[in-house]
Amino acid sequence: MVGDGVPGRLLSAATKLFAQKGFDRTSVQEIVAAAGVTKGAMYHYFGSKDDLLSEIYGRVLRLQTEQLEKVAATEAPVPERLRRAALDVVVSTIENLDDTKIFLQSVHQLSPDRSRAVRAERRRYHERFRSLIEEGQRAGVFRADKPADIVVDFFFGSVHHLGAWYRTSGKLSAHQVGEHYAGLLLGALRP
Amino acid sequence: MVGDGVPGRLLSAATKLFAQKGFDRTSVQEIVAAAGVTKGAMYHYFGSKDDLLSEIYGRVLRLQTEQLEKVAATEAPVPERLRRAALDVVVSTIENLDDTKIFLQSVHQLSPDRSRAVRAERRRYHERFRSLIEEGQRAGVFRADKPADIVVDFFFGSVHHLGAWYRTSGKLSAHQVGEHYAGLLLGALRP
Amino acid sequence: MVGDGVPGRLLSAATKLFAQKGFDRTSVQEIVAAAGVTKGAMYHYFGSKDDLLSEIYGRVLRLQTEQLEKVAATEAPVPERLRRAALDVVVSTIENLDDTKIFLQSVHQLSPDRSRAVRAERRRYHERFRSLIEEGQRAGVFRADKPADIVVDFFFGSVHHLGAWYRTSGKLSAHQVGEHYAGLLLGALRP
Amino acid sequence: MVGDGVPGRLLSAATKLFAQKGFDRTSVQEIVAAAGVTKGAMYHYFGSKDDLLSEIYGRVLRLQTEQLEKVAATEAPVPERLRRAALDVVVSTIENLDDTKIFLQSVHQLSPDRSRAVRAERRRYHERFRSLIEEGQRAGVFRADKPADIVVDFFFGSVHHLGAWYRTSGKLSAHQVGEHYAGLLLGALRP
DNA sequence: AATGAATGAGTCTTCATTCAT
DNA sequence: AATGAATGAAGACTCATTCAT
Repeated sequence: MVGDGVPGRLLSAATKLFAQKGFDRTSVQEIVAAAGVTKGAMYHYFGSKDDLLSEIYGRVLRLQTEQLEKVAATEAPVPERLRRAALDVVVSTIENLDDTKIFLQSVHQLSPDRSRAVRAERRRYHERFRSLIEEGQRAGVFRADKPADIVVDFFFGSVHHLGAWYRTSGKLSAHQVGEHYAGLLLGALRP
Repeated sequence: MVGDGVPGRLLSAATKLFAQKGFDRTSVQEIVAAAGVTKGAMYHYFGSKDDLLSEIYGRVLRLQTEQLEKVAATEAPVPERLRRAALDVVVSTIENLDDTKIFLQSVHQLSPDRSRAVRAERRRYHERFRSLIEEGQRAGVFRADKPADIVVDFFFGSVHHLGAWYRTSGKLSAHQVGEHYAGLLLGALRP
Repeated sequence: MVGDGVPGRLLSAATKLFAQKGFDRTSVQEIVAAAGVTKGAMYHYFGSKDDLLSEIYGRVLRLQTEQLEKVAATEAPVPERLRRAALDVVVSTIENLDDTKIFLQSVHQLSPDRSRAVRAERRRYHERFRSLIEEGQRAGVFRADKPADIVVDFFFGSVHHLGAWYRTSGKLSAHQVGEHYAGLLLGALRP
Repeated sequence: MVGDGVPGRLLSAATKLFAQKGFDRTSVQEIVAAAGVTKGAMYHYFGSKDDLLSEIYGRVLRLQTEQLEKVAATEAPVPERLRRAALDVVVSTIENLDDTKIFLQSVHQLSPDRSRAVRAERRRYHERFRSLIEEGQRAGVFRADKPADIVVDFFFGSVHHLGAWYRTSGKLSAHQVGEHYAGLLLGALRP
């Protein structure tokens, strides 16, 4: 998924370790050992430990943004598009659970610059999602007594929390959880 | 809120700092400086930095568990009791936003023993909440096509996420957010 | 053996702990806990941790010096007096194995003043022993081609080493070991 | 003697300091200062302060074991081989007096694992020495009324004690002391 | 006689990063 | 492209001792 060159192996190793033990608890030494390279090699490709984290963020954000754009641009009726978007974000979150965990635990640990950049991208994503809800509210198919951004935060809280409880070994597939979550969101928005 | 003896001052300082910068990024030196005591004094009262964290957790957990018990034991109809419980947990989470933030960022950084204890308490809390939902499903006032524990995780995700976006300086009061969140939850559960 | 007042209990606890883990590895906290008193109480009776160590030394030294004087003053022939002295010192060393261990491991850790005093006492003891050997050499009953002080160091090395291997649970009694050691010493001195 | 690279300098400095002041009383800071390197450099080569100690032990043990094997494998009559072994161990102990001092004071301060390993090696050494004595007892050239292992402990006590009194500046050379000690041991074993 | 809170200097160790090769 | 030795600042924690009560 990340490629098997040295940078790819480093990214994979870092992702797994950051998700398991957190950014601060993971030493550069551990990362390079897991990737089977030396410290020098890592600093050849990445400027710093922070760099590794930024790179991981970037990848997930780009991925999710692309998916959302694709769904939102569809011709389907709003509720259907929202349902699809909600389902997709749950499924892709579960498929990249490590990245999501890192995301939540470690944004604060990025340098101010990088943190800002990541947040901006995140905000754009949320805004795209919110515009979908507002469209439905204006069309009268969604209840309008709840501010759209509250609904967005409500829903993305649930999504971010997936990493805290979802286990691949559990009895629900990613898709099933996605259907439930989308169903709850749509249910909550019924007029 | 925590008392003004040395232990109380340490707990307050630690809470604020852990919430701001995360557990790992906060040094014992910073904590004692903020509390105006010496390192030795801290280690006189708390066995370790972990101890401080556990103590903070314990307080919040006890507080929220008590509140939930009180509401759940009421005579009101289930939807009303669930609405109250949801409202309460949002309000109390916002009122103790620092503790909540710490909770989410740092449970993983406790020693295995302590982490287990905290999780167990947390689970009991969720189970109490879930039993309220199941009661409503059996009574036919809540839709039964969504597993109750999925609903619990869905809702608590939203609650935990509050720390990520809610600002005291924003335009919504804790109570208003609580009403919205409770409304969305109840809406999602309508048959 | 040391009395059961607070000072006695402290001395006993300290002796056991120092022998087990060494002076530096034993904290004042552990000593007072083992003695069932508080730190303040300890500092009421002893000026410092070093003080405790000096006190322990003093006791053993006095004990062994007294025994030696008693044996040496006897009317028996020299070889018999030396045999008795050697036997006695082995038996009493084994009976106070903890003190002996402490002695060897920790003399260097006393303050210069105290270390000097302890060494001086030790030297007097060795000199008394040496004079017994010299007496036998002059009388022609001990070989004279080995300097007496070399013999003393040779023998006391063996004695000090007892703490490193002797176990109460082993198959030899203190007295049996004493007989063997005295026998080896006398054997080595045969003309 | 240890080489003059960074690890060698560290080992030399540590040996001298441990012998002078004891393991616990010597700080890592002092060692690196004496070796003229930084703390980080030390931890690059040695995993811990204990590691340094283990390394020092290892060297002496290997040295002495080799010497003993060489002498024991000789064709000479047993008493002569024992005399040579005794002489050698005294001379080599005096030549590495620092290491020996450390040995005695600090084995107890190693981690259980390492302590076990060092003791095991030590035991093998003693057993080789003991087999020499037993050989002589079976051949009837040594008295058989003293258990061989008691004799070994008796003699090695004397040897270990050398560090407590031998001074290079004294009037006896290492070789002279060795002759005396070997003479006393052989004398003690005469039938 | 005894307490126990508080001190503050000191301990070992970790770690991201640099740099000559 | 890659190594690995070396740095130096910072980390959590320990402990003998003091002192007001």
